[in-house]
Amino acid sequence: MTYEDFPTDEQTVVTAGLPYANGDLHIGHLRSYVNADAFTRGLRKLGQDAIYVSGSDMHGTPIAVNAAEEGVSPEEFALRHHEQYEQTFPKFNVDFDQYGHTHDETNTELTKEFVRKWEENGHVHEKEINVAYDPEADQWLPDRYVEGTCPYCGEHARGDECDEGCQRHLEPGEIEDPVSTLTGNPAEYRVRDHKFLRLSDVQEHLQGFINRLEGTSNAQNQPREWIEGELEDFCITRDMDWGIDYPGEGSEDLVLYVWVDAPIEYVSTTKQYSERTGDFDWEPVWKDGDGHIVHIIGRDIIQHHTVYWPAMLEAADYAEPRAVCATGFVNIDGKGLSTSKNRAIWAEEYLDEGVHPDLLRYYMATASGFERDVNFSWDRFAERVNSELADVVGNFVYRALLFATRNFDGTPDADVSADVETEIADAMDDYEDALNDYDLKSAGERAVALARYGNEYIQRNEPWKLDDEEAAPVIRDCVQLVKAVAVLLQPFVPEKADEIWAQIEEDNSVADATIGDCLQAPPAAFGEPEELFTKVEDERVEELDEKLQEKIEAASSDEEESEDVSEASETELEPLADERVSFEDFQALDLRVGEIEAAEGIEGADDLARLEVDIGHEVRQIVAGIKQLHDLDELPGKRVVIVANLEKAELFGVESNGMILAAGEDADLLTTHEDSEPGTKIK
RNA sequence: AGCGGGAUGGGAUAGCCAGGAGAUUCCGCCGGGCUCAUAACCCGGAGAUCGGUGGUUCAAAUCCACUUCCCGCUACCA
Repeated sequence: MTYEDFPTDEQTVVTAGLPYANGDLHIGHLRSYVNADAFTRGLRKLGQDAIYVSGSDMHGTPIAVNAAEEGVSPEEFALRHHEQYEQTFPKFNVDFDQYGHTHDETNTELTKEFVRKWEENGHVHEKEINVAYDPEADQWLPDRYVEGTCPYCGEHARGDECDEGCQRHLEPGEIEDPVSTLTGNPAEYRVRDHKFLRLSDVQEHLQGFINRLEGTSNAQNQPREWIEGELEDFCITRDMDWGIDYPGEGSEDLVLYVWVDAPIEYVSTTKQYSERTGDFDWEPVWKDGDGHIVHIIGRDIIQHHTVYWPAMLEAADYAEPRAVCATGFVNIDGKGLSTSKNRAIWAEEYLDEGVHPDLLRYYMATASGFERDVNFSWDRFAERVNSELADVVGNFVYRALLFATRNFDGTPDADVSADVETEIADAMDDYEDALNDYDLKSAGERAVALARYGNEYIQRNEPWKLDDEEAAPVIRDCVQLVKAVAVLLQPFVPEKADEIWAQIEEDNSVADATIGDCLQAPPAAFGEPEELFTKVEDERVEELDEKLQEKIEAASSDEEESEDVSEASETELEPLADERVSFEDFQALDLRVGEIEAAEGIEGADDLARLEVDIGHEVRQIVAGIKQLHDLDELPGKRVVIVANLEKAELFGVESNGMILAAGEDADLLTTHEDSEPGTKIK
């Protein structure tokens, strides 16, 4: 494309999406951080000067809400998670060159600088908007402090996002029928001045940017719809205490929206790294475009990194990212990961099981394409790491080095054959190409393929049948292959690569080796190796899987129990309506006895079922929200009461022609006492 | 229905953007070899008309149109 291939002479900063300091890390998070870490290490293997930075995302409404629930300050709450993240990442060999958090001084100052620059450049304007206000709590209600109805699709939604319906980002003031989440009372809208970044100012830039952007195709395609269309202004302030104060007069009671200061942390950590080490220039990279910026994120925050963030950068005269790589999600046993249902493997849990972190790293980087969802099951995990890492890599390294030490006390004195040299050189080329395509799977598998070649090679030459003089060149080749495998595999399994490096008694760190070292001679003398990988045995897999299933079941029964409790306490009867209707009004309802003939769930809907109901004159199709509440197979034959003249509606694309009457939250279906025929009028 | 993603030998996965030889690799299966090595490794074999239909093309898993089916979207989950 428009960019020079890696390695380049300029410096590169790789970032991972900021973890939100609001909960524990699980393997879903780990996928991003491991991949970004491996990618950075991979770039270094090519000889690229690259650093890897990220930080904890400390601000925002959810943290304020959750901290309040716990009765601690938001800062204390967020810092606690931040510290936990800092401790956890190294355990997975995720080594940030700099890891900060958005509440520190560097980020606070730099964020204010961004805003001042936007103002200077004339991209900020003030606009009166409606902000939800809780009169009882005497408080503004930003984002998730308010819930209501989505103006676009009519679903129940949170203040900042239509989470249950159309998934749109909602600007303040958009949500209808606002209700305070603090008190449960209806909120009122009050007019309030807020600051907006005018995205339309940089629309043209964004349109060019998206065409220059490298990375995964989902990141390149998903935002097109927005960027090509009319860009709405981005509200950058909130009525809250927790956050970075808006710099400027008359706005002291406003803080910046969390998505303003969060991505700026990428710059802040780069700056901190530069200042701490003195061997990186953050300004040329971030301000002048004299360098490369690669963002690695989860696919849920593509919009922020391909629309808002590049707009923020451009509006402040900063450089644009070279690439955005968005990973797919991680599924557990084929189903979506869910923290609330405890369908998750937590980082701590994995470590407690004593399975080597490098195994997870390899699996996460190579189990599927970067932007594809990856399915995690212990079964699949074990199959892959056992056969590829233990059987192919581990076995080759061990047999080759053992042979070398037993017969030659190290690397035999011989030249590397042309065949092996070519094979290694090919692997180096493929590896470089893969990384330039942001294709970690190919890069990782290429390293394993080299070990597989080693197994073929040793098998084909059968050095055990040769005398030492004849075997020497063969083993020389094998040791070279071992060294090359260690170098190429290091970004994926850094600790294990260290072990190989130690086994062949190399002096320098394998982390500092580049792919060029694949063809450099290994030390002449080294001692007997040890087995590199321990397999995850079948019994262990069963055990791990059982634990996981039990955990998920326990969580779902807990949930049911707690739901039961909450429902029990809510069984207060609704108050009787005061207003009376006339007999005529009542007569306007055409109520009929019906008999259900067929019932089936509507695909894609959680609660809706499609019913066919015989009402004497005809069979009606009626949609009812009872999928969860009744066994659909048992409904045919049941007699029900329906409203026959209700206006038609379309739900999930299915027409509903009438309404089934049911009592209460459990949808207890109304029926007749005797056996009136279908179609009988009810009066 | 909307948004996003998918459909490739028994299972899993690559290739699709930049159409072209035998469609990749892993697991499993069948047969053989080796015994230096973690019951591992190596060789050979069976097994896919690449969801369907139509189109473009000398040529389509790959491009276009239509279509069927599947998955995620009650969580702050990357």
